[in-house]
Amino acid sequence: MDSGGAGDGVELTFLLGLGFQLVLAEFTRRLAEVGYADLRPVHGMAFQALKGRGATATELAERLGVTKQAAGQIVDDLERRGYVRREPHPEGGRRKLVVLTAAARDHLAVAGRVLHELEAELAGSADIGALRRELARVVRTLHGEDGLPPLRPVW
Amino acid sequence: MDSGGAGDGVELTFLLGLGFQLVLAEFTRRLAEVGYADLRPVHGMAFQALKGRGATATELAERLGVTKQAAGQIVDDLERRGYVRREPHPEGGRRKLVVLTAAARDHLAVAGRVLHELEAELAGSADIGALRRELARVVRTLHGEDGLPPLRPVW
DNA sequence: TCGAATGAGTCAAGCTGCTTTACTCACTGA
DNA sequence: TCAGTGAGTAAAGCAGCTTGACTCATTCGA
Repeated sequence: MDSGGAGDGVELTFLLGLGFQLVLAEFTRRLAEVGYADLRPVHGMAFQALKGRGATATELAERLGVTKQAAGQIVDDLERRGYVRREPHPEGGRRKLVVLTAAARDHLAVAGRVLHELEAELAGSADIGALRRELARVVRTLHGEDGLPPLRPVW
Repeated sequence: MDSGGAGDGVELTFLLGLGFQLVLAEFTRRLAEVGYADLRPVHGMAFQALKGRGATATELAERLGVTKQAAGQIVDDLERRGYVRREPHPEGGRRKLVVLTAAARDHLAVAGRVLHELEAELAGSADIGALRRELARVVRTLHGEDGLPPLRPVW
């Protein structure tokens, strides 16, 4: 045993965590290099959740898997920095529609490009199709068929 | 496109995070069920780092990827709850050797069993060998050949 | 032999990102 | 008309780290 390289004899859970951590760290590093050092992964997740028609802070909270207060704080932060705007909600009430600004859409485009470049590079040394397929099976086994749960920013 | 189930059309990074989060959550849930609701993943990592001859708090800090103060706080906590002891270091100095108690060794045994049961169950619906192999390749590509970095408990 | 440097440990304060609690306010509907 | 509902928000609390500053045993060099 211990015949090969990194990963042999290591717990699967540990390997999953390391894979995620290293890919995310490399992604974050590259984004910082092109000027997005001020945005954490959760901000990108928020952009994903808001793209299209936008959402209320409470809807955002559900999609991110946090409390509405936490979502409100994230929106405060992003609004202060010009990535989102709060608009009156078309359906009225106390609701406000949080929508992306052009700055956020730029970030989404750049992040998508960086992500796919990184994946293409990894495809040089790993079978990304197989990795993706087996990960999807694991996720489906543990969470069922109905959509995907929020990816929480903590253990 | 979008031909199958969960995971198609989802970013690889997201899928990695989700896989890790779901496997870790299920592992933690099962451990809590058998009486270890008081131990977080980082405690299991500390036990792994300390098993064998033990280590100083500073060595533990390096292996966990945190400051020595944080490691000291973790050791305080685990000592208070009877999972580790501080012994005088055989090589003297101000050093103290942190060693596991029987309670921690019991936990390591149970956690190992639970982890392998979980992996065996997942093997019913996913090719764990392939998953492990491709993850190891990704890790090696991003971190190189020399060992494995610490798995940090935060994004 | 003395004294500065080294390195482990620890105390205290600070910070971040979340939660909990508690409220305000716009609308709804019996 | 007025209690109920649901979105938003204000404030405090908390966990788990970090940073900064210190003590003290040991070492090593002038």
